[in-house]
Amino acid sequence: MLQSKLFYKTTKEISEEEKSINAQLLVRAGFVDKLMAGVYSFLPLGLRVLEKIKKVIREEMNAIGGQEILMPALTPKENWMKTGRWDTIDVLFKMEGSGGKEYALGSTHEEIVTPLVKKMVNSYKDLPVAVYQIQDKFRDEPRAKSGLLRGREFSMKDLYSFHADETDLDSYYEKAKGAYLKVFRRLGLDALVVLASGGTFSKYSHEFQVLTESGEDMIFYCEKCRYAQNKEIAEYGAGDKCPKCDGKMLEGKAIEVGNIFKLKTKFSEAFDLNFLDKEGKKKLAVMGCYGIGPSRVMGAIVEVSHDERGIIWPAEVAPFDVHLIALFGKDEGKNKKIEKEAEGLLESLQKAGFEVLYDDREEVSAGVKFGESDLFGIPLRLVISEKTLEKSSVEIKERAEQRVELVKFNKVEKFLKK
RNA sequence: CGGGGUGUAGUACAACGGUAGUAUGCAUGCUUUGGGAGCAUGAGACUCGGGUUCAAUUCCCGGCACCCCGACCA
Repeated sequence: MLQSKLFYKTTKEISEEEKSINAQLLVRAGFVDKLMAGVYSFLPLGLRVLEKIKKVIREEMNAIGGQEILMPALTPKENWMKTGRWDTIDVLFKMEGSGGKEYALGSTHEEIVTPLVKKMVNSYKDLPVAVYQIQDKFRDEPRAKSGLLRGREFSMKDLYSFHADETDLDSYYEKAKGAYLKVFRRLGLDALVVLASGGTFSKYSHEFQVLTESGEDMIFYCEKCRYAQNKEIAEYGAGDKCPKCDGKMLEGKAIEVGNIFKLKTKFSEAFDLNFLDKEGKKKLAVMGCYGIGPSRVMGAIVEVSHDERGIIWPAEVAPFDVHLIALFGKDEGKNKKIEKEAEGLLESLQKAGFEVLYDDREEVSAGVKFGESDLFGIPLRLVISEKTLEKSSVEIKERAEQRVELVKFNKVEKFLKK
């Protein structure tokens, strides 16, 4: 990708009003644009990151047998009336169409997925089954805030699993928990599994929480074994002994990046989702649901991975692998050479499978280029200039490190591969 | 939804009851090129409604939007 053609704009300054780090950096770097509180456009750089997060999630959901589908965001009132949630979910965006027909924008999809799965399940042989989607959810939050962390429209991966009995749900639930931990590890997030309230469905659920000052949840976690509980259900305070080991419980703020629930039969009852077991008896399917918010995850990564100059993306989610920068001088002849070397390097890197953003702009000063590069947070920065050209080399720097290395042109690929 | 704060050029800020200023970005020209360059010229703004006043961007009331705290967050 040529930076001269990239649809973006960076800024040095941002309003003092914008306190949230993720909103500041993502807006300044031109990854997202705010349309209104809690509603953002994803620009090319931001969209690339979002898609990479989704890719990791897809891979891990597929690995535990999840099948991707896409349900409508526009949903009919009737389905919500069946579960009584038309009136109890107060963040539901409701609207009226022609003829007075009422709809809601999906804030969660149990009301849609349950009747859908009912059409496919008649026998115990049809179970278990797990389907998921990645879609924008709509919630009329009374207070959207903190950039991508709490939005009114936000990206959500929601997986729903259906089982013949609770034992099977329990074992799948554990599998899903493992898959979630893999997802967050790959995304560069150190997520704690936190025991939390189960809402109206069951006594407990599990949240995946990332410790950071900008979090809005308060959790207690063991410094030793990482056992953790959300403060809303915790029966002890900071400094108390861990119930699982001899460690001490610490208190901390955290961002919830995922949540898994055992729904049991609440929705299968409402929609009469039953099947015939081996004895030919009618039974209700047992359900679980599992959510991760990719857009919130993106915000959370920025919150925990940045410095005073900008974002530092973990390799799996960076918009590009390499930021190749050409620095031009006043000598036309040398500039031609710089351009030729840079373009050659770009081509060979791309052939080798690297995604490269190439800063090919001639009229832009070195300071601006470096400043933007730091702000973008691409893991590797390669610079070609008059200086490096003299040594037939390219300068390589990792975003997260201070160290700079000069590497000969013909050895760059090999250097990057390791 | 309760409390607090803020609304002025594309962006970030300032001032002011009477003619709105700075920086940056943008356009043009020249100079410049390893950490957000310099000079010159140019285009570019008072959130909406009501009130007070000879006169309101400025003061008062209300709406709306945004930010923060709290409540809420199947």
